[in-house]
Amino acid sequence: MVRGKVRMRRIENPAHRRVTFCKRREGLLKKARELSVLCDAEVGVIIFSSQGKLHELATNGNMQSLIGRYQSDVVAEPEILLVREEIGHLQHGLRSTYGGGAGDMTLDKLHKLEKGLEQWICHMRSTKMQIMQQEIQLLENKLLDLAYQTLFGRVK
Amino acid sequence: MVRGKVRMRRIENPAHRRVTFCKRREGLLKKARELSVLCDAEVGVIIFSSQGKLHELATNGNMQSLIGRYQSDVVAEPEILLVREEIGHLQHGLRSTYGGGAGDMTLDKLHKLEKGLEQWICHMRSTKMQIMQQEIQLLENKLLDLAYQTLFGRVK
DNA sequence: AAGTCTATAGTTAGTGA
DNA sequence: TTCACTAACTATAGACT
Repeated sequence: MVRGKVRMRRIENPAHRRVTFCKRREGLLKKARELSVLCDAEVGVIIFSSQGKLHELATNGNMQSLIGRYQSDVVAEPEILLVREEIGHLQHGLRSTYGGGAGDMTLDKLHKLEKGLEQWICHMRSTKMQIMQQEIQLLENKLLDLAYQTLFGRVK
Repeated sequence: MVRGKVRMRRIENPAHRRVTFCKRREGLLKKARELSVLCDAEVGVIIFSSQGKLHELATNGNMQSLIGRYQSDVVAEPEILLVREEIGHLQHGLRSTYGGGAGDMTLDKLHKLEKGLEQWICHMRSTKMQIMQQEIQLLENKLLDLAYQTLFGRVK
């Protein structure tokens, strides 16, 4: 951005690239903190350098809880649309049967709704389980590599 | 940052706060994309506005895989230090027993190591399961709230 | 590798439409 | 609300240490 504008493509010189990475990474994290403070937002930033090193910021101080909030928003959103549709159908059926609003639902109908919701929750559980199984596999591979290197390769 | 520098604290006027949020959010995401392209880095940004709306960027196009990579780095790191220590002890014991390097380990010793690693993997599994149970609980609460609102509250 | 300097590119707060 | 404008800031590339 200075003394000749920057072409927006990968910096080929590795030394230049590392220096720029350090400077811009700090700039990005600063901007993230400012956004959080000024606008009362919660911000999380995850950066993996080209060498694979992790840098992170969670403005609430806890990336895990931010990820949890993210997961419950994002993973849930398509599911929730479907559940909303499902509930709409239920509601419609009830209205045409009883001619009233949902206010006069019987305990029985509520139980049916509960069953429907339980099915969706099962579905979400298995989706999340799949994601987690993948993560656990990564972790296992990492550990086995580490054990192999430590025992048979060069000592760290 | 213009016409009188900004105090770095929460903007009280909600209209100003929203406008600044929009502008700075775009600025932040642009910087994140630039960092990724220029420095060949992988960057993820998660933003929750003060109204709770989610905005996100994953420079590889897949936040789930980025989070998976993050989890296997961060959640794994303290565990890996312990495993490394464990392996160190094993190795030390073997060396004093046989007077050799690790190169002459017997199949039996490898099996013992495997058992040790399996225990660590179990430990990590339960840790991750706990995190996931919390997420699922959030999801269930969200769904139940939605069902309640749709049936008994104002229609969305 | 990591810090300082500085001119200039880039960002944005306040304004008006 | 969401543009567009632009003055006045900030971020940073390149140079030097």
